[in-house]
Amino acid sequence: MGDLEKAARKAQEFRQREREILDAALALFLEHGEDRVTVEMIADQVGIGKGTIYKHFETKNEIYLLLMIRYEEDLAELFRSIDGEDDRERLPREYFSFRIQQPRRYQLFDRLENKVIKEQAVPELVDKLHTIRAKNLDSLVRTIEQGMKADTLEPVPPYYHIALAWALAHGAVGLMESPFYQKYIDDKEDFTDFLINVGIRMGNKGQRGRRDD
Amino acid sequence: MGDLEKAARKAQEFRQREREILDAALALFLEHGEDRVTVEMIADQVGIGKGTIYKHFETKNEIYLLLMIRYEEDLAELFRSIDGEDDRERLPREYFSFRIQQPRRYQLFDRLENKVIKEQAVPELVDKLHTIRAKNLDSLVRTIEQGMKADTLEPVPPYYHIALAWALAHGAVGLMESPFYQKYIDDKEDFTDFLINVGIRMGNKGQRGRRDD
Amino acid sequence: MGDLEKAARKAQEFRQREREILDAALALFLEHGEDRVTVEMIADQVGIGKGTIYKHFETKNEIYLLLMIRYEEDLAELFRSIDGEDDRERLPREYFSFRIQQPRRYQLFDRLENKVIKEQAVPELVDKLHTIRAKNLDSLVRTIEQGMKADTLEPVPPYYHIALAWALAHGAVGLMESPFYQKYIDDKEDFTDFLINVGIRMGNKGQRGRRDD
Amino acid sequence: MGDLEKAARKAQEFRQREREILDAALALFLEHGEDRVTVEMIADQVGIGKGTIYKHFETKNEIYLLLMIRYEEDLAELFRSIDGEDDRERLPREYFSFRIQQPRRYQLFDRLENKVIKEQAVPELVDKLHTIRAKNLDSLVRTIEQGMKADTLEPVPPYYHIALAWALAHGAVGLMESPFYQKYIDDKEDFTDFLINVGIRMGNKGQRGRRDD
DNA sequence: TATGAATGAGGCTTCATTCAT
DNA sequence: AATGAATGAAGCCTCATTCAT
Repeated sequence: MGDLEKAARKAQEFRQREREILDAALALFLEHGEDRVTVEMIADQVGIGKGTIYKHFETKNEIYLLLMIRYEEDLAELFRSIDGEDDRERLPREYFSFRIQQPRRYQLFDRLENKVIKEQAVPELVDKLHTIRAKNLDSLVRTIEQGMKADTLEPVPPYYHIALAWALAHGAVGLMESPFYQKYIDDKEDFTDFLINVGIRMGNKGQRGRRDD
Repeated sequence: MGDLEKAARKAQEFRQREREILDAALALFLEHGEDRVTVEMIADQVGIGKGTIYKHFETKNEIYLLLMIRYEEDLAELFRSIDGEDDRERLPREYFSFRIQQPRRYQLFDRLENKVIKEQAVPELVDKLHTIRAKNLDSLVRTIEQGMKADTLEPVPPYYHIALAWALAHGAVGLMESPFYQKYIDDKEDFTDFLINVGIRMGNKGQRGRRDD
Repeated sequence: MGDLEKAARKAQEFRQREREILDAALALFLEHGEDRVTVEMIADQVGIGKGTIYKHFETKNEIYLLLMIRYEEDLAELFRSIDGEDDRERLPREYFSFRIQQPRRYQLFDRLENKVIKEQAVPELVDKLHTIRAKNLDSLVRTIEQGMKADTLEPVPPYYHIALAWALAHGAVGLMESPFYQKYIDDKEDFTDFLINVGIRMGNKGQRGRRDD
Repeated sequence: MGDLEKAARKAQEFRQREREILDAALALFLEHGEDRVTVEMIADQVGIGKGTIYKHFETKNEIYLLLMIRYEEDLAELFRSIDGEDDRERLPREYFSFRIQQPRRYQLFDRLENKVIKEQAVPELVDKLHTIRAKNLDSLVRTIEQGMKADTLEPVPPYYHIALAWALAHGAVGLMESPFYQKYIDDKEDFTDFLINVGIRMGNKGQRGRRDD
């Protein structure tokens, strides 16, 4: 095996390790809350030394941000895969589903974002995150504008629709994770279904939000 | 002045100080995030010593919970003041407005609740909080059931409607506070109005969620 | 009632309160250990305010010392009441019994003395304590010297005998309070009896320490 | 040097540091009393940072217990080294000497044990301590039982003899450390000798406790 | 590159003592 | 004299980050 090959493999392994760390961190953050998870716990989970983590990431905050970026990139990937389809409802539906599917994860990211911005930490990565997100948003905006041209959506600024959906999604997540309200929801699946339907058609002209029709 | 009177005044002042501490704590939590606010900062803000705080509250967690309870009691007060009115839409509207009006506060409480429950701290107060909240919920449920009898609401379990509204409110809050999405909303007031309307009529039969009609 | 009488009664009540505080303090120290007992707890137990305690005693250390002095004075009282009797064994026996009877109390005082001396607190009271104790010791020494003249005790320095008895008493107390060794003693009374007998005759010439003869 | 060797050396050094911390802690506890010694003082004494202490021990209480266990293990070691010898008096004598030789240390441990048990701290280590001590006790019990078979000891339950010796040792320690009684003892060595002799023969049949015969 | 021991700033909490009423 | 609210020094412990090997 040549040196080049070796170096490539090494780089490969390094990337792989990075992914492992992020995966472990995410899992632990979700399970215990980011405040109760120490860098050492993450290292243990991956089976490496604490110092090694700092070979990959400068600070714990950077881990936070990379997780969030990864999430947003997955969303971008989803959008790319849908792009070009005819079904105009598909994109918002997928967006909505994606976000609502893993409530705790999104909730975590929301918390992290507020925290990281409050501390003004790692501004470059915050910028990167926002750039990706803006692109994703753009996809949505364009879809919505098409919907408005097709005269199926209320003629309000596009972001009203997005924001509405975002709000509902965000809220639905909060609801389903609320230790208190959880008790009141018997059939989670049915309720999720209900929410998604309302969410998607909420901004439609005419019979908005109607379910099962 | 009699001794009784004196004692009463002292008790009064003690209560007052308690309120001051909670107010200061809330203000600081909202401004810097609860993690960046130390007990000492709260004391400084009120202009008292660190130790004094602990004459009023056993732990920082207790401060968290008392703030949340206060909030929920304000809501209860609101419900009481409305009770007995004819306008069936009034209650949900007020609920929705109340929650959406002070986004950061609610968001803070949501974060705190998750944190406090995760740490299993001050369970008696958590119980108290949930009791009050359950009562508030009851008010809503009853109103909604009346709405369903009056055949203006979709015949799904009442909490579907509440949950929906909760979710939207929660989400709207998250949205309006999101450092990222904020940039996209030009006219906050108009948007809030839009959301509130959608929120209230979302679950209506027929022309749900329609605005200005 | 004249002013004098009133003043006298007041003084009387003041003394009484002082005694109450000391009693309460002792009880609490014995139950929870002096470190876990706050001045506030003592005040609550007596049913007075915390500040009042400081009208009677300058510091918590002073309370410690006054308790110890009271104890030593009780011992002096005991010696006085015996003085003049013929039975030469009576004094040591009473001394030994007195100390061994309330193990935890003595242990507490022992702990306190070390603590207070280490901190060099309230030296006047420490002196007072030692003066009283020296007097008590003197009573013992004289009794022992008489025993030696009567040729019933080993002719070693008198304090050897006292110290021996002290040591055994102290040790017996430690033993009976040791959470560990306690498990090994089935019949406490019988064992105490055994100890006391050994203690008294330990220094005798000839058949020393023999039991039941 | 191989990696294995390196790791071994590191582990070795880690152990060594642990010992250093315990030694420093013990020295400080003995000198100032455990309450006046802060974790930071221990760290300073060793010449390390405060946090490092917590890499080795979870709490200050754990340090207390490990010191006590170490002490008890030394005793066990002593017993092991004697085991099998013919001289039946050797074991109790060594036990007695061991305990009486370092009075302040034992006294410290006695205080610590009571404290730690009152706080119900680190129960696993308390158990471990008691297990070791029970084994040590067993050695003594067996020796004593042999003495009774040989008809040289009073036929009371074996633990009476142990307890007696324990009590005397404990008491002797308390005595020699008592800031008050200390003044009365001129020749410490002679007195210790006196005590040890009494201690060992105290329970003998016949001429018990006689010295130099 | 990987490691993990070491660091120390910083947080929460306790409680003896003071002092204005 | 009695009170108890207020104080703040001081202690224990956590953990992100550094750095020598």
